[in-house]
Amino acid sequence: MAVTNDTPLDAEEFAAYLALREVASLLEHGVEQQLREDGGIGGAQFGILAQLYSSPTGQARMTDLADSLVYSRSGLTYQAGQMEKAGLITRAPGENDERSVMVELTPAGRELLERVMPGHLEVVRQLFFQWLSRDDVLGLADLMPRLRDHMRTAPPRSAKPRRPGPGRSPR
Amino acid sequence: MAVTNDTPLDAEEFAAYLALREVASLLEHGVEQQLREDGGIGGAQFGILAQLYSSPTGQARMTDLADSLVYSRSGLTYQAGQMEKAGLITRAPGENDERSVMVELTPAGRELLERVMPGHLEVVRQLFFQWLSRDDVLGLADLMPRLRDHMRTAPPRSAKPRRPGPGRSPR
DNA sequence: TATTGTTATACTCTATAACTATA
DNA sequence: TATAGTTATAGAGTATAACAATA
Repeated sequence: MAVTNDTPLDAEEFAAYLALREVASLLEHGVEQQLREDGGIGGAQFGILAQLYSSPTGQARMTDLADSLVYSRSGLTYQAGQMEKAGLITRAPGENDERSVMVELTPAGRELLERVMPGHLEVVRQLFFQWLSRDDVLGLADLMPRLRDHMRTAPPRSAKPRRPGPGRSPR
Repeated sequence: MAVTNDTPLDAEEFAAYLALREVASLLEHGVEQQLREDGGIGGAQFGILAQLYSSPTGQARMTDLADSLVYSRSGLTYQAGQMEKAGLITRAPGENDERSVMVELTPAGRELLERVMPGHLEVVRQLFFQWLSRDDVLGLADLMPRLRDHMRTAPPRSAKPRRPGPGRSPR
């Protein structure tokens, strides 16, 4: 397991990483603003809506949503509570497993997503894809899902290098 | 130039976008955790430290920091306050312009960044670059900075299409 | 007047820990 | 015992608007 510290990022990689941070930040800001203005929701709720929408049944389990959206369960409960109050989703106990809660998209929720989506795509396109060549897009479309799968699989946070003990008495 | 709504994202682009969202989220979480554990700082303060560190003088103006980090000025003031309290930076009025405030990295701040950086790079590598081919990295290194520059230049939020009214009768 | 930065404030979000209920 | 979810809570972070000072 060569999960050691022997190959640090080179300057090129680091520059790419910093630029990625900035791009992600800019994109997130733009998107957040559009969602807020056009639909009165934030990125978290948008993610939930999109997740449910893309499900054949329009349903999903709380825990699965939390996992796929990188949320704590309590955090998801909070958002789900807001969304239920707003009439965007319903929550009902699972049929097979009484412990679980199935979240379901309401017509209003579906409608909201459909109403917000055009502007959302527009922003993403203007802010992001507008600047990409066809090849860029193909590259991303190939890379990102692959990358996501890897990251999902990777050890969440094991082997945490305590400190690459170079200097022994820091300070 | 055709900043209209005539070319929505296709399925491929949208999938890439969703995956990008997820990747960014996973990466952010991992990074945030490492920074918090190893340095007691969050991504925002890390960004500030990195920005100052990469400056030849170790200094920067408040507003410039806020802009480059996509923050409101009050938000930056808050972070700067925390960091000053922690001894990571100092704030002093600008020499040329008395209105401005120059933020400067202290030795402790520099030391913190240097202490945190190895683990940070390690996480980024394990979480992200580990899965990329050499070509992937080159592609990103080429694309991301370019993309960032475009996004910085793009109209911050003008021409906000009230709703895809491409026709001449916007309702 | 315009710009820079801070303050006051209010609010959103998020996570941790304790708890309930089901498997 | 292990899993699913909620609740209580507490804290970090963020933005808006009003304000003070300088250009």
